[in-house]
Amino acid sequence: MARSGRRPGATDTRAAILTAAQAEFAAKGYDRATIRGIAAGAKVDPALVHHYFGTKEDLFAASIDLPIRPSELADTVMAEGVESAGRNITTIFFTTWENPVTRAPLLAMLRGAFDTRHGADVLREFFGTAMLGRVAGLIPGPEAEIRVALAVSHLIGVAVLRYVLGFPSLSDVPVARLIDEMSPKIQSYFA
Amino acid sequence: MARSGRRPGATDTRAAILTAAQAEFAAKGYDRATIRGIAAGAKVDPALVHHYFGTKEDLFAASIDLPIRPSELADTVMAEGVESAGRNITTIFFTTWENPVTRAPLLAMLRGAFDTRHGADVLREFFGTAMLGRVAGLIPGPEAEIRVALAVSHLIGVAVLRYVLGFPSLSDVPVARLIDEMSPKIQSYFA
DNA sequence: AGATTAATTCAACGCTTGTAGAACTCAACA
DNA sequence: TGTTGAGTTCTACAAGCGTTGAATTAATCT
Repeated sequence: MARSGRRPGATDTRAAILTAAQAEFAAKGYDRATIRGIAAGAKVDPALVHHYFGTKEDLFAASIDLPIRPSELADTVMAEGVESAGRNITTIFFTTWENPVTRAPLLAMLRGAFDTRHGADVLREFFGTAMLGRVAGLIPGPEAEIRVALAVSHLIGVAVLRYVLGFPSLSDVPVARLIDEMSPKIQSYFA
Repeated sequence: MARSGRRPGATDTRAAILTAAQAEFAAKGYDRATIRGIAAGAKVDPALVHHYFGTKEDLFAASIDLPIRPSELADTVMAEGVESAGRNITTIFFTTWENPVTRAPLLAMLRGAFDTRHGADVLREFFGTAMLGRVAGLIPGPEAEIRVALAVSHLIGVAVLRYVLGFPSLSDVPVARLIDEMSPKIQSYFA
């Protein structure tokens, strides 16, 4: 079974490995995800993973290449003025998390933030630069940065409970309900 | 150095091990914390850890024995009526997290929730039973449980960012400020 | 057709980990 | 004082990990 040497036919194994890696990192976090497990998920020898992506940390970095452009994000959030920013950011947040394709790298990043320095840095950079830096400059009032950071903390808290830990009272609720409930509170941080 | 056999003098090594374990689990999470590292922290042989606490997961379970009685907590939060519940719960939350002694097991639990099934269960049980079950019954309005869960998610989000990840915009702010800012939003979930 | 390069697997090394059991040393009590 | 038992360390095993270099097969280029 599975002869050695190059496989016949076309090949996009690299993408298969990356997908398997995202799934594994998202499901188990950085530490518990193993290169051997990822290789098995891609139906490939472990050495091939290393051949394409180098070290495990390199592979992780490639796995959390986020499906979001921070600069666009800030613009979209503020597009309809400050008074709609709360609902906008909440809606975009949940839309991205509910889509399985975009959820995988986000989950990998969020879980990885607890395991590896790099994961924490990416999360800091992403939310720090994207949200705080850009959005905070556009909302009124003093010490906008703290208030935006608190809004972000609410969003992340819900992501942790709903998507990582499967907290029942939050996992069972339809997203629309969460958006309706949370938007006003997020908005109140922006006022 | 460190001859074999029993040490002279009185002995409360068990407590030393537990403290070292809490510190290590709090700092690194379940996976990255090693029994050897914990033993070193307690200036003790790794086998002794196993002798006192059994398997690593048993030790972890002992390490997250929380310094809070859920039943008392709910009562304290609601003691002055619903209209003070938001500020009360926020204050208690931060007070507990700011005290290094009570912070260690909380951190261990929070980090462990991502690594081990048991950690997630404890967190679910703790916040689920303590907060949702008890508090939700005491606040007015429909679907109180969802709203309490959202309030909890905000608190946990801030704990993750401030105490686990060291998110600068939240770590550098004095607690009083956070309490002032967050209490109204938490309260608005209870109204 | 031959040579070169890319894709893939094989086999193995070195390390760290959790855990187990035997051995040693002191304290407590008869 | 002698014996038992608890405290403590030593040594070791078995498993899993990330990683490496060489070998094998297929595609591609001349």
